[in-house]
Amino acid sequence: MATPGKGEPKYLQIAADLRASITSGERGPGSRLPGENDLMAAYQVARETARKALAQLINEGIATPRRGAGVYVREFRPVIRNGITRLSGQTWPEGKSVWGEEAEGRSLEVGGVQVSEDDPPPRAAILLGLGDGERVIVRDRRYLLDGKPVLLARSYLPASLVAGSRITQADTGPGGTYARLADLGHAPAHFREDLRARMPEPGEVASLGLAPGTPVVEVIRTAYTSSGEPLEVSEMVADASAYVFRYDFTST
Amino acid sequence: MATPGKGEPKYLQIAADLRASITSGERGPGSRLPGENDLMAAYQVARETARKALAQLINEGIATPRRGAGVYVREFRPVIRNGITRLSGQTWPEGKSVWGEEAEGRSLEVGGVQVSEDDPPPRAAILLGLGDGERVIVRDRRYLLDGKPVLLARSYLPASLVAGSRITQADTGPGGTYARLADLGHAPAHFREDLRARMPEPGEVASLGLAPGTPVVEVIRTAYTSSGEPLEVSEMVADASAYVFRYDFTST
DNA sequence: TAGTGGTCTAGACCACATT
DNA sequence: ATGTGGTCTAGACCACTAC
Repeated sequence: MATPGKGEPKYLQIAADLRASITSGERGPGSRLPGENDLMAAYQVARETARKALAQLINEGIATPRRGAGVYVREFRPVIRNGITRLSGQTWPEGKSVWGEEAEGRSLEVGGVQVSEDDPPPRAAILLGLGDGERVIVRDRRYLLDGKPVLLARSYLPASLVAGSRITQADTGPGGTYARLADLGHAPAHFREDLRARMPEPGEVASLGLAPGTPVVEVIRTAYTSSGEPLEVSEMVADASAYVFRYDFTST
Repeated sequence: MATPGKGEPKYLQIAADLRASITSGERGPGSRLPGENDLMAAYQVARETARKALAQLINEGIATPRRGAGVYVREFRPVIRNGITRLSGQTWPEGKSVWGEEAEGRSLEVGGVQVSEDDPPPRAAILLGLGDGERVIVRDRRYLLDGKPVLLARSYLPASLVAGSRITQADTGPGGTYARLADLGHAPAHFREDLRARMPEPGEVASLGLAPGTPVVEVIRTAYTSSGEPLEVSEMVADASAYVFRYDFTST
């Protein structure tokens, strides 16, 4: 059960042993890994060295610690967020699933909608082409997967465009914000989504309840009219262990 | 310069102080953080505690250690990978940049192309709809940004479809693999990309030269003919600190 | 050479969940 | 009540780089 080892640090060798037992399927999702005391005895190392081995797997995101209980193998059962059919209503050939069971029998719902008017942050002001003193309507919301928050979203819309409309209320009615924009004569026609992955800030760890070793995906979506006028900037931060982002497109 | 602190662990308080000095702009990208000895003296803590504070920032991906030199603030200057215009040749309104300077004056080139024939791995076999014993052409390549690898790509194509064509050679000629597929009467028409972010495996850390605290983005692209026949599965692993993924689409 | 981060040890106390 | 992981200390030796 032990790896001979050469110049490799002990804690990485121990981590490699444990990782191999996971990827080989010997230890399945949800199973418990040997604890600090077990590793100290099995490998004849100090407590801190055993801890570093477990910390390595935790930081890789393949294991997660439970206080007073042990360290456990994580699983990955993502929700698929579809970038285009969700927005256009277009259907697409059903793909085979390579991501496991997906959201079968799980609930994904929106909560905590809050609306306010404010000065735009610099990034939103740039994308919306707003000048000094122009204000925005800010719409906050969270997506909950089985009650646990998995995505935080904040949208900015020029106040001059949507003031007095239902977009300034929590419930935007059937079709949501984009339908209301269309009602106002500003139908969204083009969308751009920029995706970036990074490790979370401590505030995001708290608000998303992220396990150690879990990155976030930052999505910045901009909606434009057919003439290229920016209508809305939406900034999302998603728990990367909960989402797969899907984009379908057709070559012209 | 010290935070009073309550129930918060010391090392997180120290990390928070340093993080604040970074996000406030007081310490810019490339600047050096206080070393272990500095922190021990400034906060009256043991060496391991000072180390954990720095390790925290390193694992968050906002700082990176240089042996024998110190710990330095990282910067983020990504390449933008455009999901649709790259494939369709379609142009799009130029967006304002919110990602910093982007790839100005930097080179992004392909290297290390390798082609072989093999049995498909399970995931590719499922997506390509291949039965037992059917083989695939495997095309490996790497993308180098200023000489440093930032993306690893591996494509699978049914051997029965492309055997004998230029797709089995390293240089596929003008227009690349998709142009050759069209030549063969199998023009790609639909594409699907699934993106997922996760922490890298140790092998990926080595082959991409990833700094600690850097996630990877895993992209699985499937190309289909207009009749829905799968042509190619491409699996990519990208350095998340080097890429922004961009998707443009038009509502119908 | 001096200073840096990287690894490791041997102890300790704590808060927590019940493997 | 026992064992778990979480934090912290005070030392040590090493490999690496040049602040």
